[in-house]
Parts: sequence; structure tokens; C-alpha cells
Amino acid sequence: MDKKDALNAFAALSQPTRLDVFRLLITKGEVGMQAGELAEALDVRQNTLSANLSVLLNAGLVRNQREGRAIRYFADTEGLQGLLGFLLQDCCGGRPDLCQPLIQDLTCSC
Amino acid sequence: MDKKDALNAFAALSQPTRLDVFRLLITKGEVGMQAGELAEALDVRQNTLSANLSVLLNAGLVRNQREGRAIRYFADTEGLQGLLGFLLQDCCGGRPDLCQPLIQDLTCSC
DNA sequence: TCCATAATTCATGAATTATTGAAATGAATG
DNA sequence: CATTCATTTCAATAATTCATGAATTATGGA
Repeated sequence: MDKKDALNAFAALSQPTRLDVFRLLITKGEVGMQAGELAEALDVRQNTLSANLSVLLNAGLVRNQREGRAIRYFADTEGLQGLLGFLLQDCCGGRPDLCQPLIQDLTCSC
Repeated sequence: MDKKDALNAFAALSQPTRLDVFRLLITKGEVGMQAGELAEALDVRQNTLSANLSVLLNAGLVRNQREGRAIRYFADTEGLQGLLGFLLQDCCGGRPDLCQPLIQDLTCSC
């Protein structure tokens, strides 16, 4: 993860449909969703969604996998981890006591 | 933190100078940096930096505080926390075992 | 092979965003 | 109270991004 990758990823997440897609896929975990299901769930045209999925793919935020004629998409948590690690590199002026709360309170609402 | 806030924040981080500013401020913790110091450190003109700082402020990613005639800026970790919480809401299909690694490996490099 | 389905690619126009020079604001100093 | 320093605001131009219709690719079934 370098600066260019990070910029790509943040740009990818700064568009309404793409943010919706990513957050929806995050909730789906390893189940994922097919492109068509995503388009229907979010009420977006196929080609528009496809363009946006391609941005997310290119940003390393989603993965995909062909499944018959459909293509199934998943949130790429490794990509996300890389992004957050880059963003928080050397954080908090070297004081773990300030830093811990930031990380720890990211309690997952599973 | 709602969707609009999140989009603002990601858009703010998707511009090179602003990403540099935020990451630099993250490393500075509660020490922060004055606008002029930031401009010099990142080799950006004052008015360009000012416009970018205002975007980061508006996105809730930095705070500032007047200090004599200068203005000191800080990364706003609460804002960042809100953003990440929003992004990861209901993550991993309700399976904490998949979710934990994502959060925990964000070990802070303090 | 031919057709239907699922998804992607491409070109275009509309809208948004970024940078800059110039001017203005706000706070401290003499 | 005038000056200076630090920063912001303004207006204009340049560059980027977005959704869309039309065309294309890929897969599976008749």
C-alpha cells in the first residue's frame, strides 16, 4: 500500500453508490453478492454499477469471482486493512496511550 | 456520522495534499502543527493549503486552535473513529471470527 | 449453432473539484 | 493606531469525475 493506492481507495469510497456497495458487501462477509443482486438491491443500472465495481476492484477494496454467468463480489478486508494501516502509520506522536483508544473502540458490531 | 459525512471524509482523504496533511498530523498527535509549518513541510502554497485544510476541517478529520497569530491543526481522531465505525458497521456477516482479524491487526506502530 | 442472460466497455456531455493570483481579514507588535 | 505577519476568501481557469445509451464480451442452455 503506497500513497497512490491509498488515494485510489479513498476516491473509490467517496462516491455514494460505491460507498453503498462496499458497506453492503462488508455486511455480507464471505457470502458476498452477485453484481446483479447488488444492482437490484441498490437500484442502480447495470453499466453504472459495473463501472463503479471496477473502480472498487482497482482500488483493492473488493474481490470478485465468476459464478456461472454471474460474477460474485466480496469486500476485500485485506485491502481495507492495508489502507487503514497506511493511514494510521506512526500515529499519535509515539504515545500508545493516545493511540489505543482509536484502534480499540473500533469494536465490531457483529 | 451519516452517509453524507462519510462521503465528505473520504473525498477529503482522496486528494494528495490532504492525505499528506492528515497523515502528518496523525504522527504528531496532540502536538499538532501550525498551518505555516504544514505548508513548509509539504511544500504547498499557503492559500492552496488553506483551502485543503478547510476541506479537512469540514470533513471532521482535523481540529484547529488559534495560537497567537498562527493557527495550529490536529488530526481529529474522534472524527476518524466515527468514519471507520460507519464503514465497518455490521461487518463480516455477523461472524466475529472473521471480523476480529480485520480490527486487531490494525496494530498501531507507536 | 442460435438465443438469452449477465456483465463489461466505450464515447460523450454535464457537473464537480483543484489551483492560482489577488485581495481581504484578524491578531499581535511597536 | 498603523504596521506586519499568518491565514483565509474570492473569482477565474484547468482538470477530473460521473451517469448514460449503445455496443461488446462471456457463459449456459435449446
